[in-house]
Amino acid sequence: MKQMSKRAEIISCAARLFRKRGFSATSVRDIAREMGMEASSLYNHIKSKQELLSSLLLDIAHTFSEGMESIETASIPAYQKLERLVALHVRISVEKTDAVSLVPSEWIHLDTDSIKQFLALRDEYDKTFKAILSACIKEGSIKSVNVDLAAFSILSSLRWLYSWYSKNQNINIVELEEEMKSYLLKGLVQNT
Amino acid sequence: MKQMSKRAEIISCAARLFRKRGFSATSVRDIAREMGMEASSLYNHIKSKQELLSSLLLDIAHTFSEGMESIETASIPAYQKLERLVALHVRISVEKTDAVSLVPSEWIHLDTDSIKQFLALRDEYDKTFKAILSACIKEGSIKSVNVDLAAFSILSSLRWLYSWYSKNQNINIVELEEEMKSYLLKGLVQNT
DNA sequence: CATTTAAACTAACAATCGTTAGTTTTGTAC
DNA sequence: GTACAAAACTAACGATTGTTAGTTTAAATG
Repeated sequence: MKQMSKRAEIISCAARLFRKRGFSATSVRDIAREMGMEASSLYNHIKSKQELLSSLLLDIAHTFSEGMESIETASIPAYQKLERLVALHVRISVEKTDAVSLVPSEWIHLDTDSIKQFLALRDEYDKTFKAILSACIKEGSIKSVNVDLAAFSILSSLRWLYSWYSKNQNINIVELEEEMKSYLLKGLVQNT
Repeated sequence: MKQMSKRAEIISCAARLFRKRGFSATSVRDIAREMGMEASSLYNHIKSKQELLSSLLLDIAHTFSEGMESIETASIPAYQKLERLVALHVRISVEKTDAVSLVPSEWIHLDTDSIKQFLALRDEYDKTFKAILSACIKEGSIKSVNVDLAAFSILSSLRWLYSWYSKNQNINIVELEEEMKSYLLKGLVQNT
């Protein structure tokens, strides 16, 4: 929290409030109060309330995309890519909890331009995820499943992980990773 | 949609709009326009905008709770209860898609009283879910996992299922059930 | 037809919204 | 100390918010 530009402070403050009350129910005056200044003073540092949201969501989307790209291009078996993806979500969820919390629902409040950029990044991410799943099937490391639905199911769990972490910050991160890999990939039933 | 009281029509109309734009970004005038009447006319049928949300969320929460109770009290192995829970989520997600979509995020906009009721139902649901998972471990049908995290992971997937269904309404419901059971319970990896 | 009730309407309210304009204060460089 | 820029302030704008009051229309009952 130290050595943070005032603009960055405002953005991270907005993230916290957007998460707590939602974008639409958070007023510029709410953010200003939390920052200890008048609402109009915020505009010396930001362009608009919309910009706060798009900055947060596009930044976190790029973070995920970059992580995905470095995994995708690695020279490792596809199944190991799946494991690294779980680790990626755990790491980002822990490091940028507030911003991650906005991903599932708050993107609908982006303006037209930002929504296009955001969904483009998200679609690309999903597409690559499915490609990795398909590669796993091809290499024989996972069952021959409905790739679309399996990807959706796994990503649903991973995208909500931030909320689990918020209530259980005492958990060991490596342990969290290992257990998520176990549930999502290996399943629950006993291997007889 | 036929034989629906005007009040019920308004509530289901509100559900659609709340889902599309979020509760806070949906105005009473938006709902009125969709209903083909003036905003003030709505108040002949409803008490407040808040009531629309709490009615939707408490109703869907009760639907889940009732389903859970009938599963919990059934005289069947715990593992079969898990399978029935997946089926329950699939069925409700298909039948009440709009209302289900409000469950993950929009409950934060409930008033103090409703929020207490909603979270009480939700907590009870989670608790029973975990108890069934524990019973599965005891009967030896699943691995000895971290029950809290496993329950969280599975429920995350199930709670987002409505969104998959919305984009893939052509899918066979029984098939959807079977595949979700497969991913969530049996996992992806090949059993060697 | 007359009466009553339910449900629509118009008009307006106080509050709050995001944002802008114009001014004053604060901090830095010469 | 003067000059300049950054960042705070006060005040206000037009628009929109949920809701209420009072009135008119429509439908149902006798």
